[in-house]
Order: sequence, then structure tokens, then C-alpha cells
Amino acid sequence: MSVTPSLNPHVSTDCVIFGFSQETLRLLLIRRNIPNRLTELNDILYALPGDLVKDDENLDKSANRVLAELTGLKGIYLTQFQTFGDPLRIAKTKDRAWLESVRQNPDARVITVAYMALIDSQKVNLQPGSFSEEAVWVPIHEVPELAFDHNEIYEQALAALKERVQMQPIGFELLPEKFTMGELQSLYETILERDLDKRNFRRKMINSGVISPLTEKQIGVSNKPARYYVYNREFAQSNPSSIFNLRMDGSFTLFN
Amino acid sequence: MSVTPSLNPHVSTDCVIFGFSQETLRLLLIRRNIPNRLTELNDILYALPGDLVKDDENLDKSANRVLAELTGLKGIYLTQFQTFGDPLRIAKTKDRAWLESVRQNPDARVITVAYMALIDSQKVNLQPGSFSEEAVWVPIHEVPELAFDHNEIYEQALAALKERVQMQPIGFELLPEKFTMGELQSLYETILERDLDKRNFRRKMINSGVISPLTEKQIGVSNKPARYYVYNREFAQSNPSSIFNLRMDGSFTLFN
DNA sequence: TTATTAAGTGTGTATTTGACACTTATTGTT
DNA sequence: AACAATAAGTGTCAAATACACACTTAATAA
Repeated sequence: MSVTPSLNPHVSTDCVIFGFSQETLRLLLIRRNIPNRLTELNDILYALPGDLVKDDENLDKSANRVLAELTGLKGIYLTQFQTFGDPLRIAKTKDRAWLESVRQNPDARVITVAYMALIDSQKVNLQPGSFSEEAVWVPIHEVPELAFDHNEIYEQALAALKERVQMQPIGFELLPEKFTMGELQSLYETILERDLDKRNFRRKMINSGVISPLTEKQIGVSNKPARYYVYNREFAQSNPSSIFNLRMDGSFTLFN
Repeated sequence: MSVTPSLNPHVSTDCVIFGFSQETLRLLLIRRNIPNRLTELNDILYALPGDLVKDDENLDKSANRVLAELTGLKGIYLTQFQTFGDPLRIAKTKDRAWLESVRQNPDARVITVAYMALIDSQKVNLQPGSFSEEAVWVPIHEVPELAFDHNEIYEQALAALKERVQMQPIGFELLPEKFTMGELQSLYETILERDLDKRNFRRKMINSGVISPLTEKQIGVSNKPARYYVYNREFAQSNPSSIFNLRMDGSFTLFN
């Protein structure tokens, strides 16, 4: 009778990195070429970027490192949203080849702390990929089958994004410094998967105080040029309650 | 030059268990007597209930086990809210004695997945404590210094509770099957740390549809007896959006 | 009988929401 | 130079919701 020795699990962080471009919400994925001994072709496998947590790292730092190694960016909106630790989450046979290539002990359980990152995809300079590995932006409605339980993680992240964007002014993290009201509305419509009324949207956003108009306008567009706005990060962070169910006094609506 | 060998971290689940009795929100803590070799007295140390995750357990199951071992209860509202993994989170010298008594390797890093439980404290039959260990209810404003980073975990849990109670009908999990409107309001006032208007509160709760009146009323109280209500768990779960920023059609208020 | 306690009840005003359509400023096309 | 095409920008009204507010009722205790 053999008893499996109790081996502590590995702990990793995985990042669900959202970007927004061309009216589409996108996910930053790792594409790996996995040599297949039988076919002599490469299998292509997609996964969320992630890595084992290092001995001297806390979890946030680990996730930030993963993000920075991939995008070169620091100080990005990055928030932990859920931890996944099913004993069988890495047990799919499809994932064996990958694990064998990156782990000393590919059988060990891996518990992963999942983070959600929101980045202005214009800022990203994807770090040059290696022979076997490369980062790619994938529209969220074209997310392929991912390694391990990463499809589930991504779906939870998207759900969390949808929820949080209604409560907190985080959508701005996906836009460039200067953005138009149209871009902002388009972003919200994309995340929430519904149309919003232009005039009501403007009114709420402006009344909320979290954005400020610039005098600068678009140039070179073949229609009336839109005014640019900026996000008041400091203001928004000192008014943490919902910006959207806003009362005149800036308070959150609940009871009373 | 010695290199610390990279030892995988331990992974545990810790439960922040809330109860509500005598108009007070309470926390279920473990009190341990730690023999102190110098003084020959016991040091008393408080901590959140928790345990290492077992090899064949997923995280939810582990947290449920911790909860069941302590309270004898199953099917309790229990939700993961954050994972804590600072490398130094168990490094306080005060915590050494405890760790040495429960871990084969007290130096190993421990990453903990924190859960929040809401229970009807009337249902709980605290499991008999051992010589060295016992569970106690502590009012949240009298929470003592806790082991490790458990004070921080508790504070995050309380903040999460405050947030979620505004978004989802979870407060009911802290009350008995049958409760009066006064008890419900008192619960909300306690969690939110503010007074609520009696008439507006009643109206919102009743209009939300998540509770139903019984014909039964209090007996033996020296004032007008209050009607009992029950929570419609099924209804609430099939109407997951905020019950509190409720529009006429039952929808959540956002844009439009 | 009276005092005490908490339950229970309705209305008016202020604010917010949500629906709705035309004008404006720019570039591209003819 | 006129016109087409495009997206920006703008105001009002009715309906729903929020919020403030005080007295009556039903029970027990004294």
C-alpha cells in the first residue's frame, strides 16, 4: 500500500489582463508552442500569464511582476479577485506537456491566486516573445480553449469586472489619459453588454465629478470633433462610494 | 553562503465567522492556551479558526470543514473573499509557540485563503473545546489582538461584509428562520454603523420581495408584538441584482 | 389604572431616472 | 463649392424613487 507523501502545493498568481481597443474588450494571453513527439508539429496552447510566487514575494508583488515582465508596465490597476485551488485543476492530460516543460514536479498541486488587471493597451509594448512563447491580444468573444482551468478563471474575472465597473470608477483604467465621452460610453456598453443613452450617460458622468473636460478636442476626424476628458483619479479614490447611484450630496444610496 | 531551499508554502483556509446576537455583531474566535516556559503560566492567544488545506480538498471544502468542525453546521453561507500571502505574515515572535505546536515545519511560509461565514448564532452548538483550545464569540468592537495577520484579515472581512450587504440580500443569513422587522433593521444598522428610518426601511424590504410576512407574531413581549417574517432564499437567489437600489421592475439601477 | 415599550402606519416634497430628436462641426466626395 | 456622411453635443418633461417626519396601537409591568 503506497501513501502519497503530503507535498505542499505550489502557489502561483495568474493575471487576467483586460485591454480595450477598436471598440472591443481584449484579453492578453500567452501562446505557447508545445513540441508534440508524435506529430512532430507543434501544439499551440493558450494560457493566462502567470508564475509561481517567489519565496520573498507577497502576492501583489508576484502578480505585478508577471504583468511587468509581459508588458513592461508598472503601477497598473491590478486587483486580486479569487483563488482557485481545486486538486484536479491541472489534471487535464492536454496540459501535461506544458507542465513538464516548466515544473520540476509537474504532478504537484498548484493553487493559484487570480488577479484582474486593467490596462490602456496603447501603453503596452509587448516584450519580445521567445521561440516558444508569445503574448497576444484576443477579443473576449474569441477566447480559445485555455490551459488548466483558465477558461473558468477568465469567466470569473469578466463577471467580476462587470460587477465592479458598476460600483467603482475603474473603467477609466482601460482608456488612455485623454479620452472622449464617446470612447467612455463605448467602453461601458462593451463591458455591460447593453446600450446606454447618450445624454443620460453624459449627465451622470459629468455630475459624478470623476472626469474633467479639457479644452483640447479631437483633430482630423471626419465629424464634429469630440472634446477630451481626463479621469480625476485622486477625486475618485477619495469618493470611493458608487459614482453611479449618486445623490446630490455625493453619497451612496442605500436606506433612508 | 547558505541558500534557503525553496520549500513550497503551506496553504490554509481561515474563516471569519460572523454571528449576530443581542444587537451585536460577533466574531467566532479560537482561544488557545500556550504554555509559557518562563512564567509557567499560559499565554492566551486568539486566532481565526482555520486549518491547512488537505491534499484531496478544494478550497471551499476545506473552509466548510473548518466551519463544520467548530460549529457542527453544514450548508452555511460561506464565501471566499481574499487570499493573504505576505512572506512575513506569520513572522511575529509571539506566534512562534503556537506554530511550533501545530506545524511540523513552523518556519514554512503559509498562504491563507480567507473565507467569510454568516451564521445564525442560535443554531450553533460550539463543539466542546479541548484543554488547550476553545471557541468563543467576541463582539466585533472587542476583538483582541489576534495571531499572525488575523486582525487584518478580520478587518478586510468586515469591510467586505459591509459592502456585500448593500449589494446582496445576505444579511438574512445572520438571523433565525423567523425574524421581526425590528431585528432585521437592527442588524443592518449594526453592520452599516448608521441609523435607518423605520418606515423607509420597512417599505424597501417589503417591496423587494425577499421577505414574506407570517401570520405568527411575538408572544410574551411587553409591547405590541411584532410580526415575524421569513427570508425567501429562492426568490432572492433568482433575483441576484441589488435588492436595495430597486426599480419598479425589479432591476438594478445603473444607466438608462 | 397608568406607565412603559416597541410595533406599525401614510404623505408630501425633492431628487433622480429615463425617454426622446434635432443641430453642429468636421472631412470626404462630387 | 455644394453636398453627403458621420459622430458630437445639447434640454425637457413625466414617472419613479428617496427622504423626512409623528402619531396610534398592543402588549406587559407597576
